This record gives sequence, C-alpha cells and structure tokens, in this order.
Amino acid sequence: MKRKTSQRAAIEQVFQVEERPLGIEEILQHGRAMVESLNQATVYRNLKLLVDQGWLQQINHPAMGTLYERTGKGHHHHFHCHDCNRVFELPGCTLNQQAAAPEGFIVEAHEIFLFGVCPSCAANMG
Amino acid sequence: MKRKTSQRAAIEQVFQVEERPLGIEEILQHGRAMVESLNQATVYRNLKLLVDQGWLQQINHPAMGTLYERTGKGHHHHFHCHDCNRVFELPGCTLNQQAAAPEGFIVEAHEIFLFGVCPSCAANMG
DNA sequence: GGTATAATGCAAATCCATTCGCATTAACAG
DNA sequence: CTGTTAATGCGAATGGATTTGCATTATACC
Repeated sequence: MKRKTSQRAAIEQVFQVEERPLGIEEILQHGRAMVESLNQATVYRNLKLLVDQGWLQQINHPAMGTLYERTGKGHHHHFHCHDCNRVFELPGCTLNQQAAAPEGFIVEAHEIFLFGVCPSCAANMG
Repeated sequence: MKRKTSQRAAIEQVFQVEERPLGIEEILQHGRAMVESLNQATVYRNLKLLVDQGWLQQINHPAMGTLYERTGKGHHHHFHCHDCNRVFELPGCTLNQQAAAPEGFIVEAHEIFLFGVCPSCAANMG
C-alpha cells in the first residue's frame, strides 16, 4: 500500500508555497529546507507519482527545460524572468487562437511563453 | 580556408526547399536524397557552422525539441501539426505583448507555439 | 513494540542528443 | 595534375537528465 512520507509531503509543500512551475533543482533545494536528506532520485520518483495522480503536470519550457506545476489552474501562460530565472504562471489569455494562424490551419491549442523581468526583480533594480 | 562541400550545399538546399524549421532527423533524411552518404555528425557540424554564420538559428520547441530555421524572417510564431509532425512558421503577430502579463511584469519578448492540423493534413482527412 | 514491506538514499546504469578522434576523402590553390 | 589540408564518415566518447538496483530506513498494520 502507498505510504505517506515526509519527503513527499515536503515536495508537495514546496509547490504549495512557491505557487509556480518548478524544476528539479529548485524542488530539491527548497525541499531540503524541510527534509535535509532529500535525494534527487526521491524527487524524481515522487514527481512521477504526483503526475500520475494528476496532482502535477509536466511542462516543457523552451528556456528552462522540464518544469512541474500544479494541475487544475486552467489555461494560462508562462513568464520567465531572466533576472531571477524563475517562471511564473500568468492568468488569463487574450489570444484569438484561430486568428493567430492563416486560413487553412486548424488551431486546437497554444502555448505562450513571455520573457522579461518579474515585478520583484524590477523593484530591486530601482 | 573554408571549402564548399556537396554535403553542406545539400543541407542548405533542404532548408530552401522545405521553408520551415527542421530537426536533425528531417535534415538528415531529406539531405540524403541528395548526398546519400550524408552523416549525422556532418549535419551537426554544418548546422553549427551555419548558425555561427547567421544563416540559421536554433529554436527550442516544447514538443519537438531542437529545431533549426533560416534567419531573417522577422518575428513569427510556430505551428506544430500533430498529424504530420511538421512545424511551420506563421507570419504576423497580433499579441499585445505588454497586455499579456499583469501590472508589474516587464515583458521584453515572447514565443507562441500553436498546435493543431496543418492545411495539407486537414485536406487529406476529407 | 514488532513486523512486513514501501520508500529512501546512494551510486551505478541508462538514455538520448551532441561532440570528438582519427583514418579516409575530396576541395582547390599552384 | 598534384599536394595540402579542410571536411567527411564512422564509431567511440561525452554530458546531462532520468532511472534503476540494492542495502537501509521508516511507515503503518498487528
């Protein structure tokens, strides 16, 4: 039977605290603040589990590679801050999907990645 | 000194004929139609060369991985047909970049990936 | 508490894309 | 043509992300 472990709890906690898509390294670092022995293989195993359970989903970011984010947020886009290197979820979508492609293309979905500086980095730059 | 080779000419030719972003495997396959001995390592070497020369640029497609496309086309988006698995360049951009993110985010660039069925596959489906 | 065994930590193994070493081939200057 | 050496083809090597094997740890049912 499946058991609750402090390491899985820590990983879930990281996502609840950060509320943004995270990569392996970030998960590992933040998770270790709670369970210092936390191991990379354990992170991979639990991520797979959480994805299978539908609690997380994988995304492929063109600049950051594989990231994981909580499911159930609805359609949204991603913003990558080149200053702190974090990725944020941006609510809302104004793209007219079908109008984005010429006649003849059947558009079923889309992904938008924005790049720039996040509010907290912008503030810290004066 | 740099020499012209039939294999590099073939690779350039592939891009001129296809007019869309291509992955290693596609370049290799189409290139072999012209130079049958064409080798993967040679493709990699020439792609690097053409990128350094500014004739090609790399893109990272979330579903297709690394692709190469001709430079000088200006800002555009990419469409991935899940039927033929090809990626197309779509001219034009209607996204109001700054409006795509909430107050506080400084948006400097963006990439849009569309998914669906391309015109030729749509036609072949009746 | 005691036990069965799921889950962890660790290091080694695997996978896949890309690069490299080197003998061979072929551009191109003379 | 001929010689020089850049470029190719091939297979082996590399690098990074992910996975696996196994001894050890720790959860949860008794």
